[in-house]
Amino acid sequence: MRQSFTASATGRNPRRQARGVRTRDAILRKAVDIASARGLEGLTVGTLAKSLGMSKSGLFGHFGSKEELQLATVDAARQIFIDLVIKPALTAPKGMPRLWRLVDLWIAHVENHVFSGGCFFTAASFEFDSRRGPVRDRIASVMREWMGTLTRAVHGAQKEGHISTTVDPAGLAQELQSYALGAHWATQLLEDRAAYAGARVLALQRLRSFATSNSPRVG
Amino acid sequence: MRQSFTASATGRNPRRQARGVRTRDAILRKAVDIASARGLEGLTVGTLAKSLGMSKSGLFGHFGSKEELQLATVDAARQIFIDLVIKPALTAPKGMPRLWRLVDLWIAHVENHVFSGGCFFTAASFEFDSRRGPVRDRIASVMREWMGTLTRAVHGAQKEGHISTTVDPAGLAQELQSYALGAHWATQLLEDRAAYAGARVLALQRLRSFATSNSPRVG
DNA sequence: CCTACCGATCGGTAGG
DNA sequence: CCTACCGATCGGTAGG
Repeated sequence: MRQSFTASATGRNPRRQARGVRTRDAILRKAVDIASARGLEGLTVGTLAKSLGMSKSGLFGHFGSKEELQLATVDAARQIFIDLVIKPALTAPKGMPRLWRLVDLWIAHVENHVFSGGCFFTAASFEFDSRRGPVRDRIASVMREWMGTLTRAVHGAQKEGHISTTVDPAGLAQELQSYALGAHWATQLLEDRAAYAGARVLALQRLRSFATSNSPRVG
Repeated sequence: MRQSFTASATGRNPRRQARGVRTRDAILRKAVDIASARGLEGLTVGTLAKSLGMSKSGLFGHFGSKEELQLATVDAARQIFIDLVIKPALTAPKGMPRLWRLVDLWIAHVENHVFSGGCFFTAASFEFDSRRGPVRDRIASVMREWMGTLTRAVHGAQKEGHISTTVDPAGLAQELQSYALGAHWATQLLEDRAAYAGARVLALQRLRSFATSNSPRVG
């Protein structure tokens, strides 16, 4: 039976396990960064190993296949997105402020160059949108999770009485997501320096146009 | 000096030249299709040659390098976009109808599966937005050309008195582009079957909200 | 975690 | 347009 270094490290030696996990985490942090710029196919075992000063096979042992490396990279990127966007947004008050925070932090984490290639999931989405298989399915699943979070935030703003109940939550979520995607595209490809600011203004205008008189002012 | 088959065919034999050009066109039509699904890096000389029943080097002679093949593929995709989106939209009356036709046909050409991977330029945009070099520059140039066309269409609708002069043309163009990008994303990755219809409804709502009482009704 | 491999494929070339 | 190559790199394995 195949045994990766990490898998065998789940045994009795906690110090060795800790080191294995730390190495794996370091590999994946680098992997997300490379994949954000070069794509999940452009992320090769050889270049990843060299950039970490490891041997190819030493790195390979943590994953067992290229596909498993890609899946682990998607999971690592998801965790970073949760830590940098979702969790901080949950500290904002329920309703309109929290919804706006989600959009604002989505844009901010790309703007602040958390990864050298911009947004990992935007790149991965368009790279795998015509493929089949577990990697595409994992990316789509994380993005459905994200759209669900955005949609629930719209619904939450309605429950707080901040947004008109005539608004379709999934529709507004898709609209907000489109502004962020469009701004990412215009910034990264066209080098339009006003695109993120423009997307924020547009999103705020739209949110305010749906706001009730009860809603706190955001932005 | 390097001489490609096509280059040498620019000589005195028109029949040979015609055949060379036809072969090249057939190669590029296939290349755009493959690149729309697998990316411009995933487009390899070997797979492209095999899918056309040619030898690698027979195909290679038309271009001289992978980069030249990629550049020619971008140019071929641009011509298809002009033929399927820009030219038909110019048959619509100036002003609001023509602006709406541009957005509608952009969405339609993806919806109608002109290419197996959806929109070539959307895929190419996100694949190359973190790279440098002539291929990225060519993609960005075509997309700036497209945004210029959209922006001029907004401006034209203002000149016809169909859209309020308080609207920023480049801003509205970016907004419309975002709806199309977002719909492409939701359709191709999330398999959201309502996304294109939703983008059309949203774009129409926004256009009507900026419309003067002079404007013909579109959609 | 390493060295030392494997077959397949990559972009590209020589020579016809 | 072809066959027959080239070195480099791909994902992956054997054995320690």
